[in-house]
Amino acid sequence: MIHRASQLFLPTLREAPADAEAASHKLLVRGGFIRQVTAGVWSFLPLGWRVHQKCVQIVREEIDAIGGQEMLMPVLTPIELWQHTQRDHIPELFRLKDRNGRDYVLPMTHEETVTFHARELQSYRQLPQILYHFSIKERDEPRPRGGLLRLREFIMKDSYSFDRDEEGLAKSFELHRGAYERIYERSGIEVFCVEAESGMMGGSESFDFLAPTGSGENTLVTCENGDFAADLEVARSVPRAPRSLARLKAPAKIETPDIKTCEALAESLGIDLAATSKAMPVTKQDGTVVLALLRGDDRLEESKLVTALGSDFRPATDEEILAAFGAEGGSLGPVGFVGEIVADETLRDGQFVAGANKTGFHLRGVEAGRDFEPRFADIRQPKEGDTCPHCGGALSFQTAIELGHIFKLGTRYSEPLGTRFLDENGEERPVIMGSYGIGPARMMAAAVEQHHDENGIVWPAAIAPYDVQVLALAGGDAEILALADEVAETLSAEGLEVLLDDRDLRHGEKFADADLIGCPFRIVVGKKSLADGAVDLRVRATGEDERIERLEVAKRVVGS
RNA sequence: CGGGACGUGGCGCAGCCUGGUAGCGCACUCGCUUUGGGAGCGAGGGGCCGCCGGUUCGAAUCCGGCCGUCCCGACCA
Repeated sequence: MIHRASQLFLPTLREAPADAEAASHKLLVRGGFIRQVTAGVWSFLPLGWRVHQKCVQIVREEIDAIGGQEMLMPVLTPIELWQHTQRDHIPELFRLKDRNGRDYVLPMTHEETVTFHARELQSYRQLPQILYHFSIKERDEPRPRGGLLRLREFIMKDSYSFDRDEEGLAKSFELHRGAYERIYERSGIEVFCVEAESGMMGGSESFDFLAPTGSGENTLVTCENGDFAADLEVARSVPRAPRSLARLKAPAKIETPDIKTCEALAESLGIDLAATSKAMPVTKQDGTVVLALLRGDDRLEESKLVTALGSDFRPATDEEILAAFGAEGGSLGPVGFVGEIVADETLRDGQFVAGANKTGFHLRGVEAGRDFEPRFADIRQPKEGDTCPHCGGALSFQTAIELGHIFKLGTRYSEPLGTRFLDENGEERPVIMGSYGIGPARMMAAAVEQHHDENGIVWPAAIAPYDVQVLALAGGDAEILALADEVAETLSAEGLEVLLDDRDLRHGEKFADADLIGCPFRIVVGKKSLADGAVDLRVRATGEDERIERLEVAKRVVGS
């Protein structure tokens, strides 16, 4: 297959748009792969669509290989389905009405629709099943950004497994996990499979596939010894030990006027910041005020607290704080507080300084279990300097993109939508489901983030828009043009996809575009090598040049 | 939703402070020269200056409102 650059819609740019930050954003726009239509909504130009479709095909092959059955479900969806699962009020959900005033949603994922169809699975004999499709998802994200990194409209492969029991679900889940590992492996993208939060999907267990990148929205925590990887939001880690204080038999009140922060407290007392405590009063959805208690040098990990509380929460207001503690922020503590206290595990042992619940006073020698009764939970955010919970190795923190997410849903959707089957005993039971998402556009973005240099993209071979670019440095010379054509034909005959740059441009521009577009191989046909019937082959990734007899070059490319 | 910035030809920007009817680089078209890493000369084409309103003889420029886009945060698969 040969495409001639002179006839393609291939608008490359010398400069990146001013608002682009991420490398993938800049390079995909400059290379003529994508263009923005409005915030978070992008078109794939022909070159970008080729890459996208290669990602899609890899995903398709791997999901087919685990028994997935491809189908297609619509974007336009009656809101009733979402009302059944009570997801109709998610803020990110796009809604619209038809001319008769009937309500619809544009789905952000297709659990409702697929579960609706799965009502036709009525017997255990028909299970298990894996159904999937590639379709457009719509999410009214508050802040789309970074080109393809975070979109409001995007194509996702979402598959759904239907099993009769948890054991079956575990199998379907493992099949997907394996398929995902192979997808990223084939695509040349480095990912870490980590435990994740289930968020708005509901369900019991989920894994994220995080690709470390220069830009992104997640933070990947990994151990130097390779035995631990997690998303920051759920990562456990071991903080350094505090320099402990002399033990007191009972809390001792000390006057601390004008001290509002743990840092100021530690400094004025001349003690370790880690020997202080941070009181964070929060209000749950039902209106109760709960005290979250952390070590003074730690930050609260909100998603962990949500899990611990089993409820969303917001910071308590000043009025709520005064009513619940009888003191102002800055002097709050667990001792004497009547209400639920969730203390971080770091406060289980030893003594620390805490607010006295009297404005301008703190208590020394506060001890959990003796002076107050908390519920312990891991609610701190890991930080630089913490160590691995498995081996004590050093942890590193990297920006990452979430490339895929797999969930055990259980009966979260089958129950409300009435998707049940009969087992051998004639008993009716809800189908046990899993859902598994992966975004080809994010695969593209991650691949670019991980594989580029100052001149442009260095596509992994499996998802490059073309296998090889042939540059005809003709300058109007018909002989060279014809020769480039012939070279392209021999490559094509070997089954390679060829981009023939036959445009009447400066040589420098062709080189620059070739580097930018980033196909694995570049073959230059020009005067320099014409005399001896050779061409110049360059490997994009290494920059290695090689002069090769022109009839041999196809074999050389295929062979590597 | 909070904070900040920006909106002038396809892209990148200047002009705005101090009002007088729009300019630069790249790209594009034509001609000649040139050609292994973004050429040179010459001649051209292309702009509702985000939108609406106000001030003024006159608004890209001043004032008000709105919209859009980006960044940081909040939020979020």
